[in-house]
Amino acid sequence: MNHQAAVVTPGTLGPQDQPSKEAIASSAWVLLESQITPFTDVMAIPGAIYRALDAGGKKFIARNFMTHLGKNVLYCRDGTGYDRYFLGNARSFLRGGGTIVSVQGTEPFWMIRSTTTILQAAAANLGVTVPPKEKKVPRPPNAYILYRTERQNVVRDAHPGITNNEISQVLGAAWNAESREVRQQYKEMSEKIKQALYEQHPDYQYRPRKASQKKRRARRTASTNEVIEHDSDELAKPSFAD
DNA sequence: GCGAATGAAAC
DNA sequence: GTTTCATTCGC
Repeated sequence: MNHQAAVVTPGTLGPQDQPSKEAIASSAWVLLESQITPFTDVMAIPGAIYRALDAGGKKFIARNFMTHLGKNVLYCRDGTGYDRYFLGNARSFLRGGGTIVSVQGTEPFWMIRSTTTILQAAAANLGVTVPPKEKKVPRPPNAYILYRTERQNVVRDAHPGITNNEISQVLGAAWNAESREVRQQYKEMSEKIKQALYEQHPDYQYRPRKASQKKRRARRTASTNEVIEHDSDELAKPSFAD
């Protein structure tokens, strides 16, 4: 391989530079496997990781988890508002008032049983594969964001009533205490998710807005920790961020 | 919208 | 070097 490809952009990215689909699947499994316990019958998969997997990768993950469970498994999008997917036996999804909404041609959709919400879910589910408008492509998650997303429920379960800010503090410390190897695994997963995003959205580009097009927001300089208000004319500036 | 963590990417 | 935003969701 060549060792001088330091700059990689969506435009210059050749097929040989893409992580193989197998590599994405195996990296994803390494991360997901760590959440499995003898009591795990449903696995939660962050949306970004799920979307980075191709059909073969999803099969690979499903087969591995099926081996652990000893039961057939299926994927289900979480219909409760989180960007994540579940993998598990169908019976597990039906416990505790849950139900699976399956609209032909779309992925199954899990949610708490309720007539109105099921109808909304059916509509929302159609939107997943047949987006009426082009949605904004979200920024790919970095290694720490993946780490936090994966573990937030563990921390929340262990500390009822904990706030998200406190979860960030706990997992920020945990992240810094992790070994190089563990952090590297999340780093590699974030890189693969990013490359998969470039494949799926060749025109994607990170476009941070200047001084918040929506609402003014006090900033804080790192050096002086001084709160700096926005200039009044900044809001008037038009933005072409999208 | 902000906050709380980290880090990538854009200025 | 500085800012935004990717994750979460109560406030």
